[in-house]
Amino acid sequence: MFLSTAETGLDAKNRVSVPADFRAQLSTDPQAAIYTFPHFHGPYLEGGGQAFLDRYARDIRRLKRFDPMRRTMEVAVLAATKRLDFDANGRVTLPRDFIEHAGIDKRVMFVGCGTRFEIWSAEAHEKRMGEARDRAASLIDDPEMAAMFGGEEDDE
Amino acid sequence: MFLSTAETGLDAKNRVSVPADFRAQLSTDPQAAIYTFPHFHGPYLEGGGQAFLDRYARDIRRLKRFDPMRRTMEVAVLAATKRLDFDANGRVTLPRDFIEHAGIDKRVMFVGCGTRFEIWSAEAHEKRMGEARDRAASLIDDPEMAAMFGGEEDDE
DNA sequence: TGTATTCCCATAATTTCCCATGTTATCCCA
DNA sequence: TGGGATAACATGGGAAATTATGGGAATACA
Repeated sequence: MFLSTAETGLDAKNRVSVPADFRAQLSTDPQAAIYTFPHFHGPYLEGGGQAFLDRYARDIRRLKRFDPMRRTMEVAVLAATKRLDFDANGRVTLPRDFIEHAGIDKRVMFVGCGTRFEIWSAEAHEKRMGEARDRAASLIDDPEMAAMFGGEEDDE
Repeated sequence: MFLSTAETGLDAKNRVSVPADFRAQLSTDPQAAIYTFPHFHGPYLEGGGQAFLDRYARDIRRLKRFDPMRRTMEVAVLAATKRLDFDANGRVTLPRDFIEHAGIDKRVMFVGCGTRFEIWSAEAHEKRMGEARDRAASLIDDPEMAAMFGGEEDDE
């Protein structure tokens, strides 16, 4: 599982070190690589290992061959996804358009989200992180919401 | 699996370089070639390796011999398909009518769609890519669609 | 014999590979 | 528990290999 958040730097050749504990998650993959695409929902990249890609590919393959939805997802996901191979030091090279989509300058954030991870420009991530905290804080003050999230007793 | 999108240029002799990672997918094919046809659904070419062609051929063979649909697909797909052989540098020559069908001027896009790929004029592709993204983004907000795409629990 | 296609080589740009180095984290022993 | 040794990690840059592309010569075709 991809956990935690780590910052690494983009160098002059557009390389970033993938955090070591993320790499460790991928050790059983046939390819020493990550699959990544510029997400259609916001200025960040989404990525993961073989399992991550397979999950998308499987969901797409379930749709009929000429289903318009299938076409849409093929273009929005598969056509956008690139396999980024690790070099000997555990780095990958980010394509120029990926960097632009995520608005990355120098500082890159790897954000673990369980089955997948996100890659953000550090600045954008900090902003977004702060907002999520604020929202979470105000949700707790709403009794209805609080009941919904962690309402029953904690289990031992 | 064909992934990602790459741009190459059409030269004065109507040749295009097939992206190296696409060629790598075809390395086990008996022929160093791609099978391509002008798609009946829009201004682009559809193509792939041996497996891609076989899939179409099999679907057609499953139809009854005098099924009108079979006749139609035989002409629209099999008769339209050409085998394009690689030259020593991994290029293929696009037939003139293929170029016209796809409205290609100079810039050519190879679009990986998993089991197959599409060839577009860069201009047309950019337009269509943007539209697909927008659709995909709005799909996330649609509960019915969201259920289909990653609705159930993630499998571990 | 003119036109178009295929084969071959040259070159420029990009990407990959490899080694060096500073920095941080971990381990071990006093 | 402190501190030094060791290993793991992140980063920088040069060299080599791969890739994309342009054009000439040889071959096939009408």
